[in-house]
Amino acid sequence: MAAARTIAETEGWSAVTVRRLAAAIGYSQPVLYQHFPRGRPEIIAAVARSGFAQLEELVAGADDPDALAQTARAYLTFAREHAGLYTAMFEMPSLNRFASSQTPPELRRGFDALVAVLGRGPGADTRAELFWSMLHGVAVLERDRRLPAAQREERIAEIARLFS
Amino acid sequence: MAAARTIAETEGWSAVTVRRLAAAIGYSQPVLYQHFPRGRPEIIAAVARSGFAQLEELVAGADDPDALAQTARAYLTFAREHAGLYTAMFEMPSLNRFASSQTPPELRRGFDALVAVLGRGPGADTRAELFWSMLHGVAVLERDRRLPAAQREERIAEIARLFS
DNA sequence: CAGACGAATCTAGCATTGCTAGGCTAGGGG
DNA sequence: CCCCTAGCCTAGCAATGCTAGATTCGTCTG
Repeated sequence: MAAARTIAETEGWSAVTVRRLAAAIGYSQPVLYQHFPRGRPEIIAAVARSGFAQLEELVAGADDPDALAQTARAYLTFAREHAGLYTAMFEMPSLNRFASSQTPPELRRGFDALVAVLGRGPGADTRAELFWSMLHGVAVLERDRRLPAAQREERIAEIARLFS
Repeated sequence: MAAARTIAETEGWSAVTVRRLAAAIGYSQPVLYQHFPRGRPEIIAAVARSGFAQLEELVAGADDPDALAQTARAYLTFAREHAGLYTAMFEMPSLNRFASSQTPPELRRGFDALVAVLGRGPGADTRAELFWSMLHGVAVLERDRRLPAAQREERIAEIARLFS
């Protein structure tokens, strides 16, 4: 998993081949299939889950006066500095299933942390979902240079204003 | 391009192989490489561009009293009903480059249409960017069942409220 | 202590992928 | 009548994900 993360971060997921991984860890390919019987997709899914766990810690760690801006900044920085990992979490055909009984707990806890930041009250869940959607949208559009990098802080401030 | 769209919409982009496309149009593979010298990625990029053009029309066509909700609903419906196309536009390693001198005009015009919906004034560009980011985030999180489908209309109303 | 067993690993190969080199055929110009 | 170009195809290459079968080695049994 560490090897997959490293290669994906530097050369993209298309460079994460089973042969490459096997060479990186000093074993032959079949060994990978004993630890991950479903093959490459399962490896990617495992990396994605570790990413959700890491992101959850990050989001949960923001309890400031202006928690909204703090959280938004942390989220976007995470997505930018771990672009390959973030891709695996949100944009790879993955084995991770959501809204199902088999949804791994890592995937739920991150959202719960967001709800906590936004506070309770009526419609709090919808607002938390939209806050998350906003952050995700900004993260990927910034990555693809569809949003100008210069106004990053301005965007964060506006997001906090919208949701405050 | 039509064949690629059809196959992608029904079986996903991984089923869109060059051999499959060649068979679908009744020609051999090399013919495809004469029309799209860069191969499969160029075909996907072309499909994506046509998607941007289609999305632009849709967004530009909303001039109601509550244009915000109207636009949001149109955008999300488009993303849902053309999931394969939307994937090509936003989540495929593509040849389309943004924020560059070679950015195809289709990619810019859609954003301009969004700006028009949100109105002018100071900070209008940032607000339009965030509106777009919000819609994109909701679109992909809904697709992955990370957001409950039942509250779709509730979400749209809340988005319109946030940006009004 | 000999032999059997099971876990761990490897070599070698399959089918499929994107892509390309080279050859074939038809139709118009010298 | 010959040649050239445009258009197309057959055949093949390297790389991919994955797997069947063989090999090695330590441990447990009789």
